[in-house]
Amino acid sequence: MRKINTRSFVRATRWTPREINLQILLNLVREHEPISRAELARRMKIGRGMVTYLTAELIAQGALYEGDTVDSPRGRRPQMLYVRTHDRLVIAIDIRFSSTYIMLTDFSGNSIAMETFDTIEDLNALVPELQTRVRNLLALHGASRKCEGIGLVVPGMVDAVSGQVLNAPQLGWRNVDIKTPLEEALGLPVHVENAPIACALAKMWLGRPGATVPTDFVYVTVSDGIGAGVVVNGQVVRGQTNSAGEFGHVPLTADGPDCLCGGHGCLEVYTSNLATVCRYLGKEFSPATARALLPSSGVTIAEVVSRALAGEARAVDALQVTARHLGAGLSVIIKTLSPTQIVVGGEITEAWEQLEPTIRAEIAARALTDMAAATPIVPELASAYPRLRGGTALVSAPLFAAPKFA
Amino acid sequence: MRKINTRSFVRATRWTPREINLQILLNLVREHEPISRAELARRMKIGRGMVTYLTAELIAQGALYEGDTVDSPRGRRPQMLYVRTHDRLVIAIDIRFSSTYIMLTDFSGNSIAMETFDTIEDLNALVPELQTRVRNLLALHGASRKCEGIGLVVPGMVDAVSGQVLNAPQLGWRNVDIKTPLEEALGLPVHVENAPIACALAKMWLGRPGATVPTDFVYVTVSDGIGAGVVVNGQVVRGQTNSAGEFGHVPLTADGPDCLCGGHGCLEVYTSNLATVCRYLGKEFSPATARALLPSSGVTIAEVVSRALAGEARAVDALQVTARHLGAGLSVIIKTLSPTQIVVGGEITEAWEQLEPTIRAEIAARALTDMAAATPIVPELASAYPRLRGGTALVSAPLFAAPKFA
DNA sequence: CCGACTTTGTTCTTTGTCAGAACATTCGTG
DNA sequence: CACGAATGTTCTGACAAAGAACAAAGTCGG
Repeated sequence: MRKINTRSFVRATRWTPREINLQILLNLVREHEPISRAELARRMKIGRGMVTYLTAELIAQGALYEGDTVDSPRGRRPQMLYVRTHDRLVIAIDIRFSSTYIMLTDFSGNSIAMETFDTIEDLNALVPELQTRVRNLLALHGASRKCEGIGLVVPGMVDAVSGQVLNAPQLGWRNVDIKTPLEEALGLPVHVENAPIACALAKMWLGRPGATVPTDFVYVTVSDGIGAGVVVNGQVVRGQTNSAGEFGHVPLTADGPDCLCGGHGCLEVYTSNLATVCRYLGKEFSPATARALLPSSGVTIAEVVSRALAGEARAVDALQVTARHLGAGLSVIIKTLSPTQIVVGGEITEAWEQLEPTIRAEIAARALTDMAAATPIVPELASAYPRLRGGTALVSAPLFAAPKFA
Repeated sequence: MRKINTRSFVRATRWTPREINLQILLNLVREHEPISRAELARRMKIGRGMVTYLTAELIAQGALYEGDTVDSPRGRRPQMLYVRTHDRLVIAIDIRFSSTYIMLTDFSGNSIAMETFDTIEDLNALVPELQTRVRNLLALHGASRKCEGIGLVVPGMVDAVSGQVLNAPQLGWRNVDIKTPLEEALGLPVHVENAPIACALAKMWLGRPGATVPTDFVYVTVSDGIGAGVVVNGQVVRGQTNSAGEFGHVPLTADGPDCLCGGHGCLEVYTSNLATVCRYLGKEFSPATARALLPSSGVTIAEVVSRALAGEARAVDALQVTARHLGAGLSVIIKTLSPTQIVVGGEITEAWEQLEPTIRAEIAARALTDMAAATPIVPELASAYPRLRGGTALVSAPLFAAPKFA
C-alpha cells in the first residue's frame, strides 16, 4: 500500500500499459532467457499476438534479439529470445583509498578487460587519467560495440539526484562533482554511487540467471569502515540526506573506543579491517593510531585472513572477535529491518568458514524470533569484484527498472 | 528505481491508465478539497473532458460528491468536488494491556462516539463483547450512514497477509486469529495491525489537509515497550517476518539491565514507561520487578509526567534520564534510515518541553552530519488518540492507495 | 508419403479508452 | 444585451489491447 505523492506524480497516458508491459516482458526475458514468445504469452497471460507486437518493438530498440529455433516435443519449433548484452559495453570504475580499478564489462557484468592504477585524489589530474585509460580500453576491446555509459563507485556519500560526492573521507572529497567533468571528457553518461549501495544494486540486478533474487535485503561491506546498502521493496533506501545505512556507527557499547564519527563503541571500531589488524598486532585500537601504525607494520587484512586460514592462533582469535561483534551488528539490522537476507562483502569473507559459526551464534543469541535467528547471512567474495559489478549495474539497471506511475 | 518482481507482477491492461488516473484524481481532491474540475484538469495536465469522465465514475462509486458552485472573478462558476467522508463510518478499536477503546469515526478520522471497557484477553468472550458494543454504537449514531469496516489495533506483531496476531505479549496472544471471528460476527471487513504501524499509517493518511505529509519517516511509540512504524517511499516496512522496526531491542550498552527479549541494555529497558516509573521510584529496573512493583506502588507514568510538569525534582530527573537514552535510540534510527522526520508518541510527550532539549542535544552529539542532527523530532500527544486514528486509517487508506503495477 | 494434430508465431478485426476539438453553460462587463 | 472568459459536457478520431482467424512448421501414425 503506497501513498500517492500529489506534488510529484506521474499521470498515466494511453501509452502507459504499453510501457509497463514492455518492461515486464523485458524482465521476463532477462530472467528466463532463452524464452519463446509463446512462453512469454503464457507467463504474462496475454495473447501471442500482443507478444509479437511488443517484442518487435524491443527488438527494434535493440533491447532484445532473436536466437535460433529450438527443438520441441511437438508442434512448430519456438524461436528463442535473448536480452542483448554482449555487444553493449559498460565501463565500471571503482575508486578506493589506495588503488583505482577500471573494468570494461558487457551489459550483464561479464568482464572483458581490467586495469588498475594508484588512486589520484586531485580531480584535475584524475579526470584526464580516466579519460585516456577509458579511451584506450574502448579502442582496444570495444571493436564495433557501443559503450552505453560509465558507472563510478566511490567510498562515500553521494547525492542521488545530482551525482555529487558529498563526503568521501578516504579520498578527502567533499561536495565534489566528478560526474560533469567526466561526462564532458568522454561524452558518455556517468552514474556515481556509494560503494555499498552499488554492491547491493549488483546483487539485485546482476544475480546469476535463475537464482532467486532478493528484493528486501541489506548488503554490508566490511573494509576500512562498515557500510550498508539497504533495499526495501526492491528499492534502495537513501534517506533524507543520502546517509541511510550507516550501521557502522551504531554504538554497540556506550563506553567503547572512540570513533572518527565522534561517538564511542561504534560497530566500526570493533569490526573494520583496521580494527581487526590492530587486534592481530595486539594494539589497542584507535582511529589515529591505526592510520599511523598499519602502513608501517606492513600487515594487511588479507595477510591476517590468510594466516588465519593457515591456522595461526593469533589471527584466528582476532577474526573471531571481529565475527562476534559483527554478529552483534547484524542483529541490529535484523531487528530494525527484518530483511530476507544479509549479504556480507569484504576481504574477511575469504575466511567465512571460520567466521560463520560465530556470527550465527551471536545472531541466534540476540534474535527476537526463531525466524529472525534463521535470517540467511551470505558472504560475497572480494574476488567477484562486487564494487565493479555495482558499477555495471549503475548503467544497466535503469533500463530494466519498473516504470514509475501514480 | 524499482526492480520488477517477475514472480508476482501485475500486468497492465487497457483499463490501467484509467485506474491510475482515477486514483491520482481522488488523491488530488483529498488534498485540495474543495476543488473544481477545471483545476483538476490543470493539475493533472489533462483535458477537462477527461476530468468530467473520471469524476463521473468516482461520483457513481460514491467516492466523491459535488458541492455548491462558488464565486469566481469571471466566467462560469466552478462546481466544487469533495471526498465523501462524513457519511462513511469506521469502527476503530484499540486493544491495550488494561483497557480497550472503541471509537466510531467518519472516513477522515473525526470522532463521533467513543467507549472504553476493561480488556478481555479471552477471544471467546472478547468477540461477543465487541459485537454488541459495535452494534450499539452503529445503531445509536450510525443513522443511515454506512460502516465500511473495522480497524483493530493490537500491541504486537501482526501478519500482514492473514491478519493473524503472531505475538502480543501484553495480551498473552500467540498466533491468534481475531479477524475471522469478528468479521463473521459483524459482517464487516476487519483490518488488524500492529500499533506503531497503525500510528504511522494515521500520520501518513489522516494528516490535516494542507499539511505536508511525510513519505519517509519513523513513528516511535513509547509505552510499556518501545515500538516503531517505519515508512520508506510512502510504504510501510514490514520485513520478512513482520518484525521490522524493533528498535526497542537495539542494545545501547552491552552490559545493561536484562530485557525480556533475552538481551541486555536494550533501548526499552531504559526508556519504556515501566523503566521511567521504576527510576522515579528509585528502584533498579528489571522486567520482573517492574511488573510486580508498579501495580502495587500505584504510580503510573501519567502521574510521573504530571509531577514533572509540576516541577517535582525526582520526576523531572527520571524523565531527563529517559530522554537522554531515547535520544541515543533515535540517533540509531537517524543513522540507519535517515528519515525526514521522527514522530514520537506516548504519555511522556505531555512533558515534551522538558524532554525535547535533552533529546535534541543527545541526537546532535551523536549525529554524523549537520543535516542528520537537524532531523525534526515531532511529538504526538496521547490526547489525539493516535492508535484509534490508526484504526480508521487501516480501513480508509486502502481506498486511496496507489494501484500496483509492474 | 500423406493427412491429422499440435504448437508457435503473425495478421486482422473488434472494442474501448484517451485526447482534443467543438459545443453548451453561466458568470461579469461595457 | 452582445461579448469575453471561464467552466463543464459531448462528440469524434486515433490508437492500443484483446482475441479470433490464419499461416507456419514441426511430430506422429497409418
